Amino acid sequence: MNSNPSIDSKIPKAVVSRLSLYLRELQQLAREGAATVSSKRLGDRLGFTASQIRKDFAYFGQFGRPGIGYHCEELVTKIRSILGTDRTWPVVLIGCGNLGQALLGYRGFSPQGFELVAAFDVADELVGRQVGDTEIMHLSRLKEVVQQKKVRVAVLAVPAEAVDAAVDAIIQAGITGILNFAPVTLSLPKQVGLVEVDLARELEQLAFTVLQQDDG
Amino acid sequence: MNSNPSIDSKIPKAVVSRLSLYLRELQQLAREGAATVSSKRLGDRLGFTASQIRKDFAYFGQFGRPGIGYHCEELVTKIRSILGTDRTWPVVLIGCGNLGQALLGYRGFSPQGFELVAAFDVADELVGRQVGDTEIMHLSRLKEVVQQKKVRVAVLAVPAEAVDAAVDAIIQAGITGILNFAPVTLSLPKQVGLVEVDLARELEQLAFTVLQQDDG
DNA sequence: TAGATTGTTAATCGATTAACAATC
DNA sequence: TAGATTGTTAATCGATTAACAATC
Repeated sequence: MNSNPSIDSKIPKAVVSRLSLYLRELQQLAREGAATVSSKRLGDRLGFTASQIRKDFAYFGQFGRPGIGYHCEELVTKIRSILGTDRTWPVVLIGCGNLGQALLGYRGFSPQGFELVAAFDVADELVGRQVGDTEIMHLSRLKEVVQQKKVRVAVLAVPAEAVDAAVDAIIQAGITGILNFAPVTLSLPKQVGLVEVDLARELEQLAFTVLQQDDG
Repeated sequence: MNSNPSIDSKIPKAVVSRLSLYLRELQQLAREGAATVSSKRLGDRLGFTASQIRKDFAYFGQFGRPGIGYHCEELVTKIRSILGTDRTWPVVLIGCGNLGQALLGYRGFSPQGFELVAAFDVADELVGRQVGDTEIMHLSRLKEVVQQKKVRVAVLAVPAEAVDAAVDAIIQAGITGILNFAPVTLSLPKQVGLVEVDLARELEQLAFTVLQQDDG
């Protein structure tokens, strides 16, 4: 139906979330020297059915060859282009408390092409301080920096009570995507994308799982 | 059907994951002075339907009163008891590199009752070092510490190539739940619970979302 | 050619939403 | 009592799996 082989209009969220997993495993397979892989083998390694993998890939076009399978490198390139990780993303950090400073020290962002270009806070005792090779700036300078460095993505790591002010500044600055670590329900204009990471919530899930293990 | 008001045998994973959200919002409502809340109001605040909320709560018994709604404090207590966050969980950290040290510095675990009691690594240059108020120990001492402090939960923050050795040690030590930050597919004996946090994956999801915003 | 494996349609499964009698 | 809201069953929706003709 869609003659243009690029992105199909409506990809289920569940599919996109599996794409990252496929990418990781295909890169691993390529490193192991595999030129191609079947949906069966990829599925076995990830714990998915072969059907699901073929269905997911079919959203993006026809990549496999019957009798052969999928070419690993080709698929890696394709998935990276779909996800947008084939380019560099300048990122700003909002909130330099405990978690924020932890994230500043964490260098796991760069491999995916995300580069922390500036960090912001409102606390007098933090503004001006140097953390790693980033200087903490006052939040009032956000818009200026975002425009100058063409930043589209913000990592939000402020405490719950600072969320509203931070979100206002983020929207004013023209940011279009937020990775939110703050444990609150954000309401955003629909043109701003949102991905949530809630460590407290993950820990709660784990506690529940362990209780089930031990007495369930 | 289940006369025992405790946990029903099979709760869908999706329901458990929403429980954390309900908990957070109910605590907020309680702070705002609300004695009770209806499924409609709670749903509006979280972006869920009233039906879904009533269905979810029904897994755990009958809590609401027709015409009145749910008692906030009572439900908070109940959810915390279901999730297991009404007690203290001693936790060990495995892997004290970039991310591990970031997590050591992060004090957001304790509010949920999780207490980091020890940290482990295998690198000579890390073992013996003090980070915050935790001393890094060699991984070979894991079992001893786990047994002595009755630890059931481990946070795994090692690089991909160190995962196998770490998982072996974790299982040997008798740990029953892992919060995994390592970007690999773990295969664990089924008596060990697993919750995954993959920051690279979250960033990929965000990149995709932003691309869709801007050109979709 | 025979065997393997795709892309896709149909069947199944599970989760969400709507509806409504019961009840505070 | 009348209005609000629950708990639960039935209807709907979406996502996963199975099946199979097409094709390398």
